[in-house]
Amino acid sequence: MATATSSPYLASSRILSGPVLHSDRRGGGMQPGSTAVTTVSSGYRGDPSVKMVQSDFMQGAMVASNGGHMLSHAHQWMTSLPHAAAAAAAAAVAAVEAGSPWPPSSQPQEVKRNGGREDLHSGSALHHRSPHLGPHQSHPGSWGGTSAAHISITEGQQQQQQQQSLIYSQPGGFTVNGMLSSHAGQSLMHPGLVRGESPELDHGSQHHHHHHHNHHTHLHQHHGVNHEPHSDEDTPTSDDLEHFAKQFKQRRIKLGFTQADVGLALGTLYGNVFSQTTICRFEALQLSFKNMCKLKPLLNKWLEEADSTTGSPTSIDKIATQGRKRKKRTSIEVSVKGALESHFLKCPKPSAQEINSLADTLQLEKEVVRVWFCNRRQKEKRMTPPGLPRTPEDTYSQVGSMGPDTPVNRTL
DNA sequence: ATGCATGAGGC
DNA sequence: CCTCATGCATA
Repeated sequence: MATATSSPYLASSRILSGPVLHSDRRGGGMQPGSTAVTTVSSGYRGDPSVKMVQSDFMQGAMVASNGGHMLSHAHQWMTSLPHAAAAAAAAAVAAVEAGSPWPPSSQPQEVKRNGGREDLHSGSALHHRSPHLGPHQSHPGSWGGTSAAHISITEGQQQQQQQQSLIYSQPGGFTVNGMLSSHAGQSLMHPGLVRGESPELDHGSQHHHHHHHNHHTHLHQHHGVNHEPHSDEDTPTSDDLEHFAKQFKQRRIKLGFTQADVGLALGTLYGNVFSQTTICRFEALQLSFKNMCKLKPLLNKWLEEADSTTGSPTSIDKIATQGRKRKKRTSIEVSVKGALESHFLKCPKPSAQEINSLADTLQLEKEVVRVWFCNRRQKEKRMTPPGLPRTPEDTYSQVGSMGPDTPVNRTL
């Protein structure tokens, strides 16, 4: 590749500076012989010796990321029952309340925005559909169970909740450009991987005991204010989210929009742009409960718009996405990943010291290791259970105006 | 669709 | 340094 990366770190504030200097964070430079291959050797750190040498440290443990048999088996997320999807809808409400990763009616999730309307509709800003059709992409995202599960977040969790990321209203910079960036055509799916993990984060205790079969049969009665299960007003339940996500995807596809299109449209409509990644994760329910709740109203609005404005010409704008150059994605070898996973099972929250050791052993930058753990923990908190055996059927219940040959393609 | 990364907000 | 929300780059 042409390493035209002259400026490794393009900070909006330092683009002017000729010499690009990147302050090394911990001074812990990487040594030649890292197991991780930083795709680019432009010089994120100083010496990106791209070489993958010996990587035989302790990874012998388990290289199986999925077929593995992690001891602790899951429990969380849901116990999918072979029931018709629609069936459980009702029961779910109660069930879910019993115990779900994300409290359907607890947790101070402030999905609320300002009381007024922050979404200034610049006229009817909607985007036009993509010039092509044939979007087929799907994923086993269904976390299938309507019957809930109970996950015991048995931790003294010092979980701090914070909510940031508010709406950054765009100063009406509307650049009318037609989006025709839809591309569709990915045909890569990983087989249904079934892996169990132990979400029992016992930050501190090394021994993990997985005995989480506590059925919290406590029902949280909602205050006098009743909330419709399908109102965008109140906090949706996990089931609502699941259903919505499913529907959303279905509609989106039917309308011929790609996930990226939606993300952009949201930006033009509300000033909040989202990437394909986020839309994807939303559809796959791979976001935190809170995050899902926050996005639902927005996506719902888009749906309405897209629906009503069926094929109306519109302008979409692209906000200036000033970019900061990223450190090239480090690709960690499978063996190393295995080793990391092993450690993660033992200790999800290693101390700085531990991280250092690991980094040293695996010959990875400390930062990389640290980040790996952070990401790992986040993953653990997501909704979508890792590779849930989704039922081929039930994936889509309502097909609106589709012919017999419903192009409902999932899994591809 | 996902892996690694960045950053804001908190302790 | 962590958590959380997000996304570029990738496989």
